[in-house]
Parts: sequence; structure tokens; C-alpha cells
Amino acid sequence: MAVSVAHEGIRSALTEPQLSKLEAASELRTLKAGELLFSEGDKATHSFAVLSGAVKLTKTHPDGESRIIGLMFEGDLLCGTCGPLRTCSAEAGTDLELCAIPVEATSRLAGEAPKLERVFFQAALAELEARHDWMLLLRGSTAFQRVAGFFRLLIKRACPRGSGGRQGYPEPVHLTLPLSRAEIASFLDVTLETVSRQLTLMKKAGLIEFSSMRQVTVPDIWLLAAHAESSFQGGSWTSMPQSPYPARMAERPAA
Amino acid sequence: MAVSVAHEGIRSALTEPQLSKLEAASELRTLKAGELLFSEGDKATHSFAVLSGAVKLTKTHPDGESRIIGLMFEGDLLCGTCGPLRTCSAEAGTDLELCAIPVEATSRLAGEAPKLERVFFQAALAELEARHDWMLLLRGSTAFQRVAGFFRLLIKRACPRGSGGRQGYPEPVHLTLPLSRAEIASFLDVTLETVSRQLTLMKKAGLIEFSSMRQVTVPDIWLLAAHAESSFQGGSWTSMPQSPYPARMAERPAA
DNA sequence: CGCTTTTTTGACCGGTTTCAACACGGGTGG
DNA sequence: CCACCCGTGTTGAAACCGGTCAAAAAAGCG
Repeated sequence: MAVSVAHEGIRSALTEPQLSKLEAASELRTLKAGELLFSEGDKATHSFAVLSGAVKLTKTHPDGESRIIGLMFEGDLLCGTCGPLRTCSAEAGTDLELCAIPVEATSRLAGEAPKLERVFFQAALAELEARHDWMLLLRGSTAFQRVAGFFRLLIKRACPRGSGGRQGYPEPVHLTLPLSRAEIASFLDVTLETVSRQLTLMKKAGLIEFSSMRQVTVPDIWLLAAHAESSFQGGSWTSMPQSPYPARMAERPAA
Repeated sequence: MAVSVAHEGIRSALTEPQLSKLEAASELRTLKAGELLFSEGDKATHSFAVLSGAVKLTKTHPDGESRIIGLMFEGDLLCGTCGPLRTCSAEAGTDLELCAIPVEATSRLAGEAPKLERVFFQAALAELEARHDWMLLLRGSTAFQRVAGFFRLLIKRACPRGSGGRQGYPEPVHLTLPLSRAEIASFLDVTLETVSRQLTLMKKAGLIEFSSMRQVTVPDIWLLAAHAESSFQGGSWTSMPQSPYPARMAERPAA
């Protein structure tokens, strides 16, 4: 009980006393990588603000396998008001630190702070957007493009906060993969062997570097993206042109 | 101006006078198949309640191609409050009839009718759910499964309202495809040739029948689903067992 | 230091894609 | 009424990518 509700949107939607009330009801929760936060079909009793780490959202496929349908990072809000029941499972992708906010506490405040509801609404909308991006990434893409897209997504969502930097990353970015190869594969809907191959390919091409299994450095994400765009895939690679940057690219900094 | 806001959720969230106010501001809009409703990046000035027909939601892929990311049918609510700008384009898949509700009209009412905001919230959540279902369908599926899944989706969302019937459809269902082969292909993320081949396959197997290019009859959707589940794909088909229904299947009627 | 788990690499197979030709359907105008 | 045409849909053949099976290599752990 009693923890600072470190979510920008929520804080700014409430007055001091309201915030205190909410914080009094909330609690800090920590999980180790792999631990389950909640399961599909559970009653949605809490919302969660991610303080650190990455949350893995999964859903069970008709065939029984579970697939990763989304990831949430520091600063994201996993809203609990999405109907009475959870529609997917959540699991700690890495060690996790989050703030659990009981839905009843939020609904108690809903009357006097209509803006609060809006925050959750926005969170749901943001998730929707993320899914759209994701669907776009998966569609009509080669394995190479998917893996490249995975890096872009990772950098976009997990990085900015880590390095105090702006969002023009022409300089090397390094990041910690929140997922194992198998999990990345599930996320990208390819086999883990394919992920491994593409990673190796990218490594050989100098597009990425590994300092350890989960520590990657991306010298230039836009170079990587450029290769992904040009529909590249496995083949003769050792030498490749310096490749001019693509003409247009979503979220590309203004240069 | 002035049109009945034929959306269940909205109607039940408002009092008579509130509803009248909303209806006074709303207008009926009709589009022919192929016409554009709004584009990615447009200012979101209206919400739309789909009265009849199918709306095609598309988004532009980095490669420049536009991909279908979702479909909305009669009874669905396309909410306009999703941030200031539209994040995807909407186009009439078939001839369309919808009710356009200005966002300013809804936000004016938001104060006195908090439930209204909730309706839009729920609509967004429903969309999210739909995307999840969709992602699941696309993943790890053979072409056959995808096409079969497309039919299931179509029947689930577009049909129940048409035929006054319950939702136990062991009896033949026939429907109008809201999309061309190419569009279906885009939706399913396969080539149009593949769609055509699977359709032919299903036809030869007696799982579907065409009365015209866009008029299909599905004698037994669960039989179709059963084949999809058993990972079936092109091969020797002329004779197939009566195939017992699958043990479990999402949304399968209780029998 | 051996153990297990994760990751990489290889060879082969099969379904989709691709490229390309063909058939169908609906409309127009002779 | 039929010939013609164009867009849409179907069918065919070959190439390719990613999946699968299998095994070796590397990393993590007690």
C-alpha cells in the first residue's frame, strides 16, 4: 500500500488530495522475469502503471499455443477497466516493477475527476495504435523486415527514457532485449531459428552488434530500416553499398 | 441533420432530451462502395455509427501500399474521439449508410452524461479486442485457415443481424462478400492468387458455394472451421470424411 | 567443471509467391 | 443480338523463403 503513482497522465488528471487517496490504495509490485501478472479470463481488479521492465501480453491461440500480442514498457498504463474480464494474459518479460492501482479506487474517483477516466481511455487508444503499428509490421514482411521492425519498436518505446537523449538517434543505440529468441519469434510470428538467422545476418552486415546474448548495439537504426525497406533478405551480403537513407520513413527525425 | 442515432449503446446512455440534442446535430451519410470516408491524418470531426454496409479501415504501410487493418459492420461504432487525428483511413467496402455524429456534440454532452464517454470507451475496447482476434487469426496460420477464419469473422459480425436467427448456425448461411479478392488478400496478408486457390479448394470440397462472385453460401461454418483447425491445406480432397466437429472452438454454440 | 538450456547452423521439404497466360462477366456500340 | 473489350478472377509452372528436423556450439548455472 501507498506508493507514488508514477504515471504522468494520472498525476496531471488529479488534484493533490485525490492523488493521495489513489496512492493510499495502490501498491508497488515487483515481479521476476517470467512471473505471471494475470491471466486471460481473470477478473480485472487492478490497473498497472509500468515503472520499469517490460510486460509481455499474450493470448491463447485456438490451437492451444500462446502468442505474444503486445509489449508494454516503462511509462505505459495497463488499464484494468477493459470490461470485467481480462482478454489476455500478462507476464513479466524482464524483472518488473509496477504500481498496482485497484479499479475500485479509480472508479470511486471517477465521479469527482472525470479526467481520470479519460486517461484510461487514452491508454486504451494508445494500445490500439500500438496494435495497428504492429499489424502493419507483421504484414507482407519478410523475416528480415520483421526483426528490423522489432528493433525499431524497441528503440521507439523502450529507449528514449533510458538515455536522456532526444529522439534523433543517428548515433549508436544499445539496448537490452526484453525477450528470448523464442519469445521474439513468437512475437514476430516466425520460428526461433529464423530469428536467429536474421540476427546473424544483420550482425555480419554490421547493422547490429552483440556484447552479450541480450545486449545489442544498433549503430544506425535508420540504416537498418533502410535495408528492411528494400525488401532485403538472406543472400550474398558481405559487401553492400553505403545505402542512402530511404526517402520517407515513419517517425524519421527531420534530419 | 437530424437522424435517428441508431446505436444501441448510445441510446441507452442518454435521456430523451439528450438524445434529441445529439440527433439534431447528427446527419445521415451514404456512400457508394469505394468512396472514402476519411483519411489517415485527417482531423477527427465525427464519430460514425454504421447503419448498413461494411467499412474498410486501412493504413498505409511504410512501403507505400495500403493494408486493410479492420472491418466494421452494422451496429459498430467508429469513434472519432481517438485523439485529434485519425490514425487510419476509412473507406466504404460496400455501399454504406451511416450516422455521422459530430464530436463536439458528444463532448458537449459529456459533462451531463458521463455514460456517453463510456460508450465510446467500450467501442474502442471492442475494436482492440477485434484486432487481437485478428492478429491471432493471422498468426501461424496456413492460407486455408486464414480464408476460413475470414468467413467465420464475416458470419460472426455481419450476419446475425441480417437473418433474424439465433447464433447457432448449423444451417446454411449465405452472405455477401464486402471485399474483392484483392482486398480479401490484403486483409489476410496473402496474395490474391492464393485466396482464389483456397476458395476454389473449399468450393470443390463442398464447404462453400458461390451463386455469384460475391454471393457465398456456407452450408456449415463449423465444418469449415474444423477443417481449418486440422491444419488442412491443398491436396487430395475429392473425398473427405464427414468429419466430426472439433472438440472445442471459440464461440461455438453449445450444441 | 559438467550439467542443462539457449542459440546457432545445416540440409531438406513444402506452401506461397511470383510471373504469366487464360477464362469469365458485364458493359458498350455496332 | 452479337462482337469486342476491360477489369476481375482463375489456373499453371517455377523459384524462393521460411518451416521442420536434426545436431553442434555457446551460454548460463550449480
